[in-house]
Amino acid sequence: MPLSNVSSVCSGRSRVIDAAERLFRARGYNSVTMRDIAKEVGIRQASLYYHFESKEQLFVAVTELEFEHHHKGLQNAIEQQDTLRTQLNCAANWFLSQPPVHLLSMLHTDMPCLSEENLKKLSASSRRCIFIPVQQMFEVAQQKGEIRSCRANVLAGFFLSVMESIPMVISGNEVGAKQVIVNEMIDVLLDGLTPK
Amino acid sequence: MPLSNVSSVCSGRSRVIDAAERLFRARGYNSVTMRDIAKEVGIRQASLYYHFESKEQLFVAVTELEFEHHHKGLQNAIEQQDTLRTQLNCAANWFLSQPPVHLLSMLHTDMPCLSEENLKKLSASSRRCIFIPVQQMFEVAQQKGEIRSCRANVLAGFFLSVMESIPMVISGNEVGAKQVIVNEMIDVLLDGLTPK
DNA sequence: ATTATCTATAGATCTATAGATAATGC
DNA sequence: ATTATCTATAGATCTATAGATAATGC
Repeated sequence: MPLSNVSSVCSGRSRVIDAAERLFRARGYNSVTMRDIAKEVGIRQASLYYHFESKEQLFVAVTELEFEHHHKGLQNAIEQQDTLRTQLNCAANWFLSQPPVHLLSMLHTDMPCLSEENLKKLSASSRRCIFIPVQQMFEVAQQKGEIRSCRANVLAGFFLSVMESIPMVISGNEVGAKQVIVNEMIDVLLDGLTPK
Repeated sequence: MPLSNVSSVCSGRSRVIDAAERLFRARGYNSVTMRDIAKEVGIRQASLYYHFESKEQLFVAVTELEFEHHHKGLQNAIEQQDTLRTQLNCAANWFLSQPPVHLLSMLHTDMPCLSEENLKKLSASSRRCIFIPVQQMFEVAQQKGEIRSCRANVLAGFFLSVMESIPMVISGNEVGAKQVIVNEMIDVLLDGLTPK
């Protein structure tokens, strides 16, 4: 390592992490090879094993960082907001400002390829970083009487799965469309579809 | 072929289709090998190529049948219902009565592995068989003034993505839980969360 | 001496093809 | 003759290891 500090943006290791994150997120664990990642970084495939002991370890490291990133982003997005509506809006904008996580795909297709231990680790991580914070928004709103009683974990799954599907529904439309859809979603969630 | 008619339940071809459907649905295109499928059927891997010219063609055939199956099941589930609420309930129960399609995973992870032509074919098929029928439920309800104005395609994405996430949220719970969650979802969709 | 790369390759798959073989139906 | 399987294998990957090499920092 030539220069300065660990995990700097241009250190070898973090360039590997960046490339791997981009590729794994875009195509999933099984569709990405170590060769693909090496090519993206601009080194030889075998050189990746200097930084990570296996493809699986690389995936786990990359994915935990991704979850942690969303954890911070989410907390930061909602901490100033004091109504559920504005919290949902900020949380939704946070998700839409980032490349999609494809959490459902990860849980369904990628995770089962990992060892039992790593599966547990990533499941716990996705829960702690992404699911729980969203669930808590709903729990708090319920305690404040802002919304009626309804299972908070169902609502969290609700919200997150809709966020995952938005990039698919609009499929390459204008940028503004996302914002409109988010507002429609929140209106439906809070006020329903029945005409007043 | 020893006995009777084409595509009988126990003809070789349809046993291949059954096994392939089960495996592809459970683990996705890339994580399933032709060897896995052959093993499940109880024949040798090379014998699969007597029935299908390639893994990709097998996947496409299997997936189109799956979509078509859901198309029929969906139409059948909602045709007798004359309010949106009961239609949504029946559609939801149809989906939950079947093994999950994992449509989001398919669109994100599996489809991009296919040729341009097959990608188009399956995209169109999923749209026609699954997305459009759900969208139409909302459109009709809107025309009847049953619900207020809101983009029907957004609502369809909404409904479908929530259906996909339900098996993940409850993760191995009691059977009755699904029905409770479906009811909560429909209540939220129609009446919102804001207390009256 | 440590860090970060490289070349070369072992060993394990995976898809797909070629050609043989057994059973059935006419 | 047709149908549905089999064995054997080519050819292409893919992950991971071994060992060489160049550059940097003390």
